[in-house]
Amino acid sequence: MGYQQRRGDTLQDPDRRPPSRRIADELRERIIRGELSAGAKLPSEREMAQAYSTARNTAREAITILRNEGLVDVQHGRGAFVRTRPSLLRLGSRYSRALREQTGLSPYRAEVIKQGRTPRVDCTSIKRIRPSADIAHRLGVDPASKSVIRRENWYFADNQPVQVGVTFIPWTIARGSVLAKQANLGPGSIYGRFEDLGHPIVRSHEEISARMPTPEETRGLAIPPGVPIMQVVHTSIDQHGVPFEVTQFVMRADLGGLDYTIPVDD
Amino acid sequence: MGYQQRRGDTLQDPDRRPPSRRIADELRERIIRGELSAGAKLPSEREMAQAYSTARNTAREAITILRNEGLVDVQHGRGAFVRTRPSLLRLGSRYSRALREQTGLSPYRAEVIKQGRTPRVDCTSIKRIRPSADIAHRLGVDPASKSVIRRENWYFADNQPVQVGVTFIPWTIARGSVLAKQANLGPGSIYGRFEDLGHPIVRSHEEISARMPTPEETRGLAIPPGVPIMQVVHTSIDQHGVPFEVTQFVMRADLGGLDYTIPVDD
DNA sequence: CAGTGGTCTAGACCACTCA
DNA sequence: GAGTGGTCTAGACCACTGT
Repeated sequence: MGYQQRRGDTLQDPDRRPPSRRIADELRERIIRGELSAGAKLPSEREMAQAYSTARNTAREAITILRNEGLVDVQHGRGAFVRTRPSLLRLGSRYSRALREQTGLSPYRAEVIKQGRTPRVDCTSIKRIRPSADIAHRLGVDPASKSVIRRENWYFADNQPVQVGVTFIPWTIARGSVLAKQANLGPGSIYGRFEDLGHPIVRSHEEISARMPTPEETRGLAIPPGVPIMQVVHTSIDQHGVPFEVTQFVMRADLGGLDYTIPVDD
Repeated sequence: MGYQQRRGDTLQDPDRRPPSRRIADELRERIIRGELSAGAKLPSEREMAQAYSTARNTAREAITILRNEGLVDVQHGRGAFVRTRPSLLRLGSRYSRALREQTGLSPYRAEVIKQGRTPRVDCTSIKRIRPSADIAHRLGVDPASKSVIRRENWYFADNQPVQVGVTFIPWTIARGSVLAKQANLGPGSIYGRFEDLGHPIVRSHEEISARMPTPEETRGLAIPPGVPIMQVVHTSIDQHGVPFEVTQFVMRADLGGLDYTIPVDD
């Protein structure tokens, strides 16, 4: 058979939306109104096709639209469900020594525990590498030699991956210290060690952006469709204005957000 | 005809990817390698279908995948093109009086001009309203009466909409001032006026998150598929620790990002 | 006008989930 | 095994862009 029949409307406001959009719009409306609440199961594709007198593919297209908006979560063999919004982990630039000594916990751990979940941080790799031009520039090191240590950390909440952080440290600073070798950095975490080495963090610079994940990120962080990632490039600066560490974070935007409190000078 | 023929592979590593994914992966590879550079036109759907011996819908599905990743830009009647990454506007928390008086420009205008583009900011609406529970809580005002002024601002670069900001100000502060009435706030912009009213900004709190846009945001900001938005809830705090203004920003993540420099106290 | 994407149809088989 | 989503086919007409 041919194309869809136009909706019979010779009046002022013909519904110009194609059926797939119309179905998506109606479902979205019902989700936002709460008629379909979080976790609720949508009608199956075949049911919806029947209900709207369309082909299954058309109903399916409608669901795809909502999926790409991050509104529904489709599970193979089970159905499509209204996505539950987990409360966001509020992370941010929290590097003060007071905080380190007070809680004995990293800001990440503290935040996850606050939400009644179980934190885990895995250091999966420590290598000495040749830095990218960008990293070399940020740290003021030689881009042509193995001038930095690269540490990769994965952050979990209840065993669910939330973010990855890749830290770059000039070899001249890390050489001989635990930073260059050990996964476990001891009390006060990494900033405690930098302080031991004569580089207390006195200023933090953060560049934040958001985009859709690459396929690698989608796999690694188990990111569902319709969920973007936030990317933070963090630079730590010491008392002499010297950048001594750069970390690139990639986090699932549906699980976390960032919080900053910034003093405003004259 | 029936289902796709499996790729003839009785060896160890059969390619388990469905054709649409495989085509998408190959195109993505070519884009990342630079073989298809920014702005380049992809083969048409019909050409790709022919080249891969699939139905047109299958080739189309592959393009849709890349589109949802934000990698390609599809134009009706013209073709699909590798998306150009415009340089990001780096915005952030820049509220110092010095900056206000130095340039005479708002941080937004300064940043857009720096990129050789033409800024425009339109104040499209000023109303006295009853605040949402969230806003009322943040400002410490009555959620049951018209206790706040709401100002809506649209930010453009070369007439392209980049972000929207909705500002809420307690009526008790805005009453009688230009804040409650006028679009144009004069030199030093809005923070100059708050200072005139006895509320210099001494601290800024920002909560940042990212998500896919709602259909309204997609329309209003002309956001292409596969592009998320960043949302910032900004709170200004005065010398007495009193929050005197909340602004909710929504910005296209492909056009802008955020930059923060944060001092770290002991 | 030809060419491109946008959308739909009707039917098919595969892969996963759950009782 | 019944039901659900995942994917594909072959063909169709619509709507937009260009020459």
